[in-house]
Order: sequence, then structure tokens, then C-alpha cells
Amino acid sequence: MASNQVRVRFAPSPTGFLHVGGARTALFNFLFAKKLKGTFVLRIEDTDEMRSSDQSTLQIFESMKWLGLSWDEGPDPEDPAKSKGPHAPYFQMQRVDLYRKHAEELKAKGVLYECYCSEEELDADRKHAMLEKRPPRYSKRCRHLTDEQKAKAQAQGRKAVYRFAVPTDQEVAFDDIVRERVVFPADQLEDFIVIKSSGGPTYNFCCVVDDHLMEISHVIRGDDHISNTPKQVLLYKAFGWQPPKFAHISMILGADGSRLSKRHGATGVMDFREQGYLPYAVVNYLALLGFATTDSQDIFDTDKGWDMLVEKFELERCQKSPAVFDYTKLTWMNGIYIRRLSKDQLLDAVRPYLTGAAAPVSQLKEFVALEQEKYQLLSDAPKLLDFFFTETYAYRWEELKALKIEGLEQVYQELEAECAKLVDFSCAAIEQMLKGLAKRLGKKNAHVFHPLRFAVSGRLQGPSLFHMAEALGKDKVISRLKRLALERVAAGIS
RNA sequence: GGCCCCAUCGUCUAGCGGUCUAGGACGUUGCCCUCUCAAGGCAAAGGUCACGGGUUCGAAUCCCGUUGGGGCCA
Repeated sequence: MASNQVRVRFAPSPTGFLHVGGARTALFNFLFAKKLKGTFVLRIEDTDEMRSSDQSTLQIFESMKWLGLSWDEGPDPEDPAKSKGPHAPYFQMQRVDLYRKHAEELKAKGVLYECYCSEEELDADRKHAMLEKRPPRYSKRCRHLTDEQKAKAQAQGRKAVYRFAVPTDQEVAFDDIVRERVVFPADQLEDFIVIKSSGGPTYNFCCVVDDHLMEISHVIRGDDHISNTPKQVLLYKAFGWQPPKFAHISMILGADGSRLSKRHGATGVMDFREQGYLPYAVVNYLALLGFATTDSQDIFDTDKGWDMLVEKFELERCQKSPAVFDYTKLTWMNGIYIRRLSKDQLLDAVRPYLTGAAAPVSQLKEFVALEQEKYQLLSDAPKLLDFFFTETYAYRWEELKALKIEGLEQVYQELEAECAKLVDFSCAAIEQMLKGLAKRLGKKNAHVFHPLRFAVSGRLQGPSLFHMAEALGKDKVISRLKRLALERVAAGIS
């Protein structure tokens, strides 16, 4: 295959739900791949057997699907046991033989050595180092064990870990697309473990083997991995492999400046769906955390799908500093995209939140559309539209009282009579009728409009009155006026 | 504790040595539109570009230090 082919991967651990930080990392990988006509690989890093779960894996699939982040290679979401792509399997637990084989290869090269130190010994070393205010790094005690010493340790029933012998005479450096050159003095790196005493490989090792075998060209990940990178670079060198290009993107913080966590609000991708966000609004917002165009464009329209976002996205323009997640701005953006929906799209989007609403689809569509410019969240629909679906909505009397309209009694009688007379109960005709009535009664339009609005919805804020009345239909408007007349007397308002 | 990274309005950011009396967006406030609430339009407030030194004729922009924040290792 062509070596200049762009191949990126998103490699989550299935130890919990996909959160916004992970989602953004996935998004940036996806955008980069799309832009350069590359391949987006999904790999599941499930080597932490204690904390990994199938449920989390499925959650990750669902979250990515919801956001629209489809992968070209990786597990088959329909049947995770199967994989699509030439580098299967894409679950690390199914690749352990590969890691073992490569570890042996490195050991044969003399880069790895067996370490028999016990937990107690290491703990003691660590405490000692702390007391002397030295960084707690491994002493390299086992670096030059004789066969005899090894045999002795084994006879005591000790299990070896494989450590990487870090060359101390050179610094480790790598070029990062976001951060440019990053340098670590080698003496800062300890002889890290490659194979644990259980025989299991460690994170850094799996990562390097997989990224190489899967021919990953660019590793785009959160900058919490930045200090893993020199270790990985060392491994690439030891294997004689060409390292990929790295891009470490900044983290996402909560409003208080600390790492974003549940106490800051929703953080799981699926939480956003539940709360009434549109997936593309989340995508657009996430893209802007740590990335901006030269003109600070904020809305990347969807006239041609994600094309505009894909075209404008540039890894080189990503921010080095962390970004605070701002729910208010996300919510504003959600409103923008809700307003851009067609009536049909809006109905589909809002429906899951309108579980109790009984109305014919065509009518439902009209009701939902009447408040289109008002939803910030799709989940706002029920409280905005409740009066459409019930004849027993509550009246907010204090709102009506506050208007201090003279002669309400008469206004209501006239309203009922006029509505009953109106043959063509259309928006335009209703408007004409109401304006005529106001004129005839010598009242401000508002003093006729508001009472009707109040009668049909129980409150004074809502959709355009004429449209609302038309959508409700003549019968309901009249019956609601009748109900109001009865209750108004009981409430003592005239 | 060691190392690494970062630092422009409350927040997301533009800026990559002179065009910056620092631009846009969210949020806030006011006005307009208007049957209400929104939406939309317009306008305003909000930044001594973290601080202190340099370099330079000239620095938000380059260098050093300090402070603050974040990350990783344990």
C-alpha cells in the first residue's frame, strides 16, 4: 500500500461511557481522515479486564453512531464479534499473541530484561526516594542479573516482569503537529514495564504494536498521553519501526477549570441525546473546542452534510491550551440547528420527547412547528406544547389579572360569538376577525388578542395567536372559550 | 516531589513584529421589530493581551524568569 496514505485511529477503553473528551478526540480523527481521504480505524483497548465491559463497548458504538462518526475499519457494530478491515481483530484482548510475539522479539534484541523485584521492594525504594526528595523511579536493580540470580529468584517463586532498558545517554524527542517539537531528557524516563508479571502487555506496548501493525500514519489523541509518547517512541526505535506523526490535542475542562467530570453536568455523549441536543450541534460545538478558523467561524452549515466542517478543519490550527466546556454556548448552537430543521425533521427530532402527546401526525407536525424558534433543547417541547394535547390545562390567572383589561366579560362574549360566526377558520381570517373586533369595541388589539390567547392556552406566552387558533381548529377554540367562561367566574375575574 | 505542557474580554477564540485605539461568537445590558414569549436586526458594556525583565526604531506577537493552571509518573 502507498505509505503516504493517511490512516488514523480512535482507540477508546471500554471502561465506561464515551464522554465528550473522547468524542472530540474521535471527531478530530474523523475530520482529519475525511479531509485527507484517509481511513478512520476504531480499535477497542480492552486490556484492563477488570474495568472493561461489553456494555461499555456497545455504548461507545451507539454514541459514535449517534454523533455520525462512522469508522472505516474496526469492529462491526452489528456483530462485534466480527470485524471489518484487513487488520482484524480490532479488540486488543484478541491480539495478545501478537504482543507476546513482539515482546519476545524485543527481548531477543536485548532491549528488554527480566525484573524480579517484589512489590515490597519497589515500595520501599519508592518511599526511600520520596524521603530523599528524589523522583520515585525504578532503580534498575535487575538490569544485569546473572542466570544464577534469575534461577534463584524463580526458585523463590517470583514472577518476572519485562522492563525496557531505557538508554540514558540521549534525549527523546518527537515532532507534534499541534505542539511542534517536544523533548524529554532520557534520564527522566524509568525502565518501564512492557510485560506484566501476569504475562499481560502494558498499554504503551500494545499501543505501539497495534499502531504499527495497523499502519497508522497519524496518532491524534488527548494531551494526557503526551508523557507516554517518549516511551512509545523508544519502542518504535527498538523495533526499528518508523513512528507515526503525533498530534496531541488539548483537554476539555469544566467551568471551574478542573478536568471535566460528571459534577460539571452531562459528560456522556448519550446524556446529550437524552437532554435534547441534536447530534450535529454537539459535533459542531465540539469541533470548536480547541479549534478555530482564521475568521472564528462558529456555524458550519450542513447544506452538504459535514463537508464544510471537514474542509475547514485543520489539525495545525488546534489550540495547545485546554478549553472550558460551555453548556450555554452549546445550547445556543442547538437552537440554531433546531431552527434549521424542516417541519418533518423537527417532528422526528422532537417526537421522542413528546411521549404523552396524542394527536394525528399531521396535526402534531403543525403544533410542533409552531414553536420551532423557541426550542433550545428538543426536550423543551412538552412544556411548550402541553396545552395542545389536553383540555384541562391550568390557567395562570395572575398573568391575566396583571393585564388589567377593562370589560373582560364583554370581550369574551364577543370572542365566542365572533369565532362561532367565522366560517373560514384560517389564520388570515382569524386575524382579520380579531382586529375588526378590537376596532369595534374600541380596544387595543392586545386587549382582544391576549384574552383569546389566555383562553386557548391558559397563559400569555405561546405561539403566534392566529396560527395557534387555526391549528387548534374552530371547535376546540370555542369549547376552550366556553370552559374559560365557567372557570373565570369561579376565579372571580371579570 | 520530578518531568512535560499551557497562559488574549466571564467562556470559545482571531491574531503568527508595525494594518491592534486587540476582531468575531456565546453570555450580559439597551433599543428596534412585534398579538405574548421567542427568533431576528442594531448598539453598548466587558481585555493594562497573567506578571517581571530583556531583544527591537517598534511586541499580544521573539527570548528568559516568576506566578498560575493542566497533565503524566507514583
